Amino acid sequence: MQDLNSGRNTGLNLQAIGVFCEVVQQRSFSRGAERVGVTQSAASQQIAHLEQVLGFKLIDRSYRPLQVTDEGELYYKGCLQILGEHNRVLDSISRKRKSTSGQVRVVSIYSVGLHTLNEIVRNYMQENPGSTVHLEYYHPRKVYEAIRNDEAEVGVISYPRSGRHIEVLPWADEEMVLACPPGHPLSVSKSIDVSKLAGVNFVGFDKGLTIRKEIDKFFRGREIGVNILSEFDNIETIKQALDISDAVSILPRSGIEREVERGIITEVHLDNFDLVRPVGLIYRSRRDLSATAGEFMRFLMTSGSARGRPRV
Amino acid sequence: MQDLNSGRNTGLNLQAIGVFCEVVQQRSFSRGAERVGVTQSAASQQIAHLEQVLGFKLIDRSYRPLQVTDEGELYYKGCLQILGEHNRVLDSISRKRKSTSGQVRVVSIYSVGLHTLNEIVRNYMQENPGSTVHLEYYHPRKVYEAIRNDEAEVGVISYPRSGRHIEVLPWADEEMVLACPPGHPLSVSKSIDVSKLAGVNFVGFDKGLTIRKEIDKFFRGREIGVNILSEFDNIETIKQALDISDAVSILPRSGIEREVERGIITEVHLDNFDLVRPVGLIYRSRRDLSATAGEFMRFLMTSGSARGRPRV
DNA sequence: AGCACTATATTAGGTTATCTTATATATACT
DNA sequence: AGTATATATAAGATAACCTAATATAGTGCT
Repeated sequence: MQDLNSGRNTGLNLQAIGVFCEVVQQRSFSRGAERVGVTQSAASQQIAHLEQVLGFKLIDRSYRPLQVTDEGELYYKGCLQILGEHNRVLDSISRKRKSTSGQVRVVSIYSVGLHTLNEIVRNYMQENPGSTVHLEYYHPRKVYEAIRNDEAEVGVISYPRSGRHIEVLPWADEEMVLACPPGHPLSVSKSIDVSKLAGVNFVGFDKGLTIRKEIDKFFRGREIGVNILSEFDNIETIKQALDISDAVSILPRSGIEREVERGIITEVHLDNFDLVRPVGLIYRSRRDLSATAGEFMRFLMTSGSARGRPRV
Repeated sequence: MQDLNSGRNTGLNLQAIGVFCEVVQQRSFSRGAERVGVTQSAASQQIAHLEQVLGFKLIDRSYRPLQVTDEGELYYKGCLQILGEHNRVLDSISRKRKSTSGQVRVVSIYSVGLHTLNEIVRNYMQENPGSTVHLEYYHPRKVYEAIRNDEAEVGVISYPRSGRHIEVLPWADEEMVLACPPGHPLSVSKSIDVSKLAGVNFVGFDKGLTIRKEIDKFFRGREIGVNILSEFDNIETIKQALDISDAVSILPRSGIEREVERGIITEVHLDNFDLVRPVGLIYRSRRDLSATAGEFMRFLMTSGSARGRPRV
């Protein structure tokens, strides 16, 4: 069965090339070998093999000290280039790894991010001056994509789904409340029963979003019908739409905190409404997270407890 | 005895790097492996080994088609450079070998070269239009040096000595004749006996040259004393000195042909003088002569027969 | 979710490469 | 020539590496 293994790797390896270069520099097999940390014998064999593969003599051994042939000289110069290039590449890679090791790239959906994440990031960066956090806000689909494509280490998303390459860490369940423009009939009391929403003008999330599906399902279960005026894919726009169309919406409580404080939106608690919006962190499975990324995720988990209902 | 062999070559070899590049290009282990002519298994192992040695993942196998990591991408680019450089070097070497393969560099001592070699070289180049012959004239010591240092393939030298790195091919034995300026007393007859030289004014070769030693030895043996006026290391100068100092010399016959024709020097045969000047070709032992160099040497050997007494 | 299809990893067995040590040979120096 | 040093070669052991066969993992489809 000699045939089957005949294509054996008889190739040039970088160590052999390194030995050759060292031998050329030292003008000596023994010294060159020693410097590279092999025996003289090994060096002799390596270079002999090199010559055999290349098809020409590199070194004329019939001189002391040895004499490098013309071909050997040319090859030597080329090998220096090659080894240098290789080191340069390894260097640039390790430098890149080092430089990015203090970074976390975080992508979040609009609705979570805008309200809380900025602050958390600020706190984190104050506590860890060596680390930097990049934070960007995307459409949910884009968030998954960014994680899958390694454009970010951590994703923050509602109704997180684990997938083939994506792991989920539940973060918080956000309370959902009724958001009304000031002066809206429903905003007179601090809390009302969900059933009161029947027939009301409503601004909702886009049909494609899970949060919308969940709310729809809830309404269907209670046989409550609302009059959906318009649909948007992010909270910011919905909040503005409330004012304009004199409609209400169901939004995560933390998402309207600032507007409530300023009196732009009135928050009404919904009795018998047990829907929450689960928010989770997603990250690529099997990816060796940088130290900073791991730390930031731990930080997020503890900070998360402060808002909504902690999950883990 | 695991320790002793622990420094085993576990280095990167160019084939593995080639496999990696091909796999990256094809975005597939199987296709990449096939293109390089190994099994998919081998490619898988090669790249795994590469990653282990380098210390970072090159390829994310949890995607179909596979995804090259950031590090892998960088490394890939570097490897392309490296492989390209290596090919370029091999290319330039083989081109150089090819371009010089049609060349012979010949070095000769003055005394032989000036008279005959130029013509031989001209003939050779006419017969072999593809080949070029570089011809240079040096001091004997320099001729050996040039051959030893690979600055020339063929050396033409009198009294050739083989040495550690030098092989000899006897070429011709040159007849030695008495050279007189026209009108010199000894030039009246076509030939005279050597003994007639006793006490004559003589221009000789430098003491360091073998030809001088040989002539001295001959004279000592016959108890002939000549009056040496001056010494030179080459025939041309001796020829001029004859005229100036009205002295005679013993020179290779072929070295004064032209001057005899022109009547500048008179040639007298020496009876009972059996000294010849052996001329040989020298070349580096163990050096794989180019085809042209070999051919030219064969050409020289046959041309050599035309002059003096052929030796081989 | 499960199934079929394909791609990659792993295992096992056998061959080759390549290391080491010990020894022989070649080169240089005096 | 003789000695000292440098390189090649030999022999033996082991790691490396390949192939073939098999297991496992990923994708896309119903």
